[in-house]
Amino acid sequence: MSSIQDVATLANVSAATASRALSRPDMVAQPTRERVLHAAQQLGYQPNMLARSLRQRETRTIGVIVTDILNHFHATLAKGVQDAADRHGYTAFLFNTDEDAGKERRALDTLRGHLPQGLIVVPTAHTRENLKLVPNLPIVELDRVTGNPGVTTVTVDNIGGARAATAHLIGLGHTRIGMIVGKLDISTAVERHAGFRQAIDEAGLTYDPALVLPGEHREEDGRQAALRLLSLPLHLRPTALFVGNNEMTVGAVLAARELGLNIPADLSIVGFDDSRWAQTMTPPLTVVSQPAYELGVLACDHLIAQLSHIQAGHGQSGRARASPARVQLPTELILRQSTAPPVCVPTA
Amino acid sequence: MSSIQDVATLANVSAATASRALSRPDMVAQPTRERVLHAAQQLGYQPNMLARSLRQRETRTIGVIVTDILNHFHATLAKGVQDAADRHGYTAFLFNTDEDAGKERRALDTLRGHLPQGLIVVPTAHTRENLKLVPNLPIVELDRVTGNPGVTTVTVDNIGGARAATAHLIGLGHTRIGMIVGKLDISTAVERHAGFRQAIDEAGLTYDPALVLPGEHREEDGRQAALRLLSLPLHLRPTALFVGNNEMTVGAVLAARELGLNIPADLSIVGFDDSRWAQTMTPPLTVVSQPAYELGVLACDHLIAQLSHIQAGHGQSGRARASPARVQLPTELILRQSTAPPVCVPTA
DNA sequence: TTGAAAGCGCTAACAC
DNA sequence: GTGTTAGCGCTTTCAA
Repeated sequence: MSSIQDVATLANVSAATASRALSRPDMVAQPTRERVLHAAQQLGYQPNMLARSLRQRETRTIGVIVTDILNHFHATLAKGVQDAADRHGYTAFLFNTDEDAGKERRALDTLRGHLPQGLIVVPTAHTRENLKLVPNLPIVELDRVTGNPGVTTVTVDNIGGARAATAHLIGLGHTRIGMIVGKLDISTAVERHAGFRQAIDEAGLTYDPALVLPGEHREEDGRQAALRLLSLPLHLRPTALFVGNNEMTVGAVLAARELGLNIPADLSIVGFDDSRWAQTMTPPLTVVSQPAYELGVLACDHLIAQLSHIQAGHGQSGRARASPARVQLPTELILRQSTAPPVCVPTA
Repeated sequence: MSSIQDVATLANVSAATASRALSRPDMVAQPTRERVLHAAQQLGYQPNMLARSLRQRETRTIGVIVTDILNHFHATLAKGVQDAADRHGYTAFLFNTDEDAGKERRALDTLRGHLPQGLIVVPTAHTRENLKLVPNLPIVELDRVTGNPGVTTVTVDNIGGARAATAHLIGLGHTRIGMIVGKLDISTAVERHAGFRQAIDEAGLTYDPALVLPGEHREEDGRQAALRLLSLPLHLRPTALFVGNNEMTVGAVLAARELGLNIPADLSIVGFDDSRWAQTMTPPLTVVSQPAYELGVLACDHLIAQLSHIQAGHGQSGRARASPARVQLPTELILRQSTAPPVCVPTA
């Protein structure tokens, strides 16, 4: 690995001039510049980012923390962030926490050592506590929020999405609708539940807490919850299910199949978050889809805008800015074949 | 951010001693050590990796380059690598190339600036050329190989997997079997095709090149290829399809559905690489499954073993070692419901 | 066992 | 326009 000193020597200039020729071309005479550029090319020179960052106290690096890289939604978020970072000349370092507090803490510690200039995080229940590890770091919360006041958030209209999904089921004539909701210490789960409830109330139906079961976001949780709901006596059993995330929806569909229930004849299902799987299963699933890639891009754009703002001298610690952005993107209800009117209208 | 000097001052020692107390505890007197540790804790000290790496000329960092992080297989590889790196105290920096030569080049350049100690790469057709950007960097090729001699490779038994899949179809009585193969400048495609051919030959069937169509690994390529194969006149049309990767398999299934073909009655399908989708579609898909996570873990373990070996003084540039490892993991043919005997045995 | 000093590669201040 | 010098935070000689 050749250093800038090697380049300088080869070009017959000082290291300082070589550095300027490469980073501030206009501060150097044309012929000198050319000599340096040529020397650099010849040596295949690549600046040592460690040294540069150390000196400039600026790494042009951001951290990205998602909770499950194997979940297509999160992978898409991460890709959106990375692509956007790339466009801005930043490098994004990706970490994965599996919703685990310890892993999250370790990711933050590792990250901290590499001096990222900002952080994009899909928070968990522990995040608010863990973020104390990186004080004064500009942060964007992605997809979920901790309630941390001074922080920029980029999310989706979970309430609206859940409400639309539920209203759709009600419109079809369903009156006993079950919901499989995520952990209620996570904002998306809370909001989706709120939207569900809102639609129920608006339609003048009575909200039945017995039809709302929690799950830990995993396929098996969805399956168990669905199994329980669908095993209720016929006159109590929901005729439709709204499921709060993609993995649990898989489980719910599997449960319905196990019980020999026909979708949508015996049971309507709406999932949250679209997927390859939802599109190609039989019957294709009605879902609330989210603009995952755009979410990632926006989070990154906002973070980097914030960074340049800080750098420009305005704003102090970044986290204590005047009014942090609250970006919210719409969801879209995609009607497919997993929903239909209930077969036997229950006698009230 | 407090520096080691802050810690040293607080503990009434020199920076050198503070450094030793933290990194080489046994070189420091017990009471001193305790003072330093306490000071560090109190300040929430986290070493600056940039400075440390610069000084030690060792970053404890590796690069990981995959071609499509949105593909579940690749996400799983990446996760395996990251988890393993973590266990070894290394940090893995993940990049995504979308099979694009330019992106790959830029990823390598970025990476290079951060001085990774090794690289794990899922190569593309351009990789062999691009790797010249990082001379003397220990490399492990994952899933696919470039043919680069001195390099460790961690792959799957593609030939065996393809052969088993094809033999299974032949065993069911199929004689006209189509294959949708990936780009033939990629080793996995070549090998899977070889395995396919081998099974055909071993069964004494005649290999018909007209039934083998290439694709660029994307869903739409699989669909187009399947559409063409399945539109052949009845007596030429394949009664079974072996598809060389997961995305293209989706396309092939979609094509069969478009044509109103019943799987497996009218058409048997076997895919390469298992997935959520393959398990839950109707009918569940017979596939050759690959141990993706283990593949990632092994690649990382081997790379890091190699690094310690170099560090221990043996071996020079890493890439020019005596005999690089060639790790190959088995695949597994998972029989589900997408394969059955052909309905009408063709009259030869 | 500890401290002083040097230096990893780079760039920003300051001279000239 | 260009060179000299200093220093980012750390670890590692070398001396004491």
